[in-house]
Amino acid sequence: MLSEPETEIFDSVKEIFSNYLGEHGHRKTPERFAILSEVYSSEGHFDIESLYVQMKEKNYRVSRATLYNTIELLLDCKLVTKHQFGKNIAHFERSYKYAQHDHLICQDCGKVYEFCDPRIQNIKNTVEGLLNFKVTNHSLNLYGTCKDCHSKQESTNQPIN
Amino acid sequence: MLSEPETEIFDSVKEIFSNYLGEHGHRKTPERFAILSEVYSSEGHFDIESLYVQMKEKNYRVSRATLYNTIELLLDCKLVTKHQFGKNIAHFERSYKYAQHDHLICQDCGKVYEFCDPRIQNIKNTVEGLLNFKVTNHSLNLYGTCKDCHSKQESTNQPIN
DNA sequence: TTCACTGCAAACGCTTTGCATATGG
DNA sequence: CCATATGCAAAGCGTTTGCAGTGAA
Repeated sequence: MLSEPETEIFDSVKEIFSNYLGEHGHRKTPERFAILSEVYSSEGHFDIESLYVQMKEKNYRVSRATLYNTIELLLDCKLVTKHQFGKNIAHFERSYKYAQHDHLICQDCGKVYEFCDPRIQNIKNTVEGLLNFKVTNHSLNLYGTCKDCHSKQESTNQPIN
Repeated sequence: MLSEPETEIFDSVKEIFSNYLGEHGHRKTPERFAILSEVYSSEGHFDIESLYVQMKEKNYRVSRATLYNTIELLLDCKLVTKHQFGKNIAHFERSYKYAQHDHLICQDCGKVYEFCDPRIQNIKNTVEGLLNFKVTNHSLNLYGTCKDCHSKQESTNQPIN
């Protein structure tokens, strides 16, 4: 069962998506809203394949093609953001009412952490002025070893992965 | 013909690579040095396919498998860095005596610009302390519209790409 | 001599595309 | 109605792997 704020959020994103589809002449199909719902049913990162499996397990009849297509729409209306964490696989994340943040990727266990630092905004502003470049978005990933893997390495020296 | 500083640089990286191979029990094959030479023959970004084509055009007998294998070694000994600019294709860049920098990617024309900002180091330091995470490297990409495309859009509103 | 390295081609995994069918407007 | 969206399967494309032959040590 969804908690109150979650329902509230879902109502909002549904409306945003609905408006977006209307304004851009896209059809409001049940599949698109089912995918939006699935994306907003949990908080973490996901990739297309896991979303596909997740929906199949719930007996949704959905195809990968539609997932890719719909994610593209969700990216366009800013309800989802896309990340590449160094591998050739796209990761996605719901972004409505989710504070702007960046990522720490542990190269031993693959876990992804989040952090915020206002100084990134200063960097963007400086670069915009300096190079006359209009910055629309950014991606900052820090790679290294998280505290869990750091302590494990001290005893076993075995990467987990 | 190579200019003086270029030759100097190539002598240095050849030695670094040679030492690295020796210390790690890897063989010093002519292919590996040919690839290193090719990588250090120009300054910009490249991907595996263009490196392959470039070497084929010079009548090197080289395979993609060896390119991937050798790039892995060059990454390991820090003579090359790897980037993902939002697409599912890896970009590489020689990194010896090349100042640490980050990238601006124009989403209209695909051009990649470079910039430096010392504040990124401060962010890394803060996050390391805050989350007890050992940061080994980072990737900061700013996406947007470069000045060339910005002015072109004003007249034609046509993305180039 | 030996075994890591090579080239080649096939396999792999994520993503895109083609096409017949279904359906929102 | 019919243009857009869908599911499915095949194709694309960057990357990885398997294997027989090669050559560095």
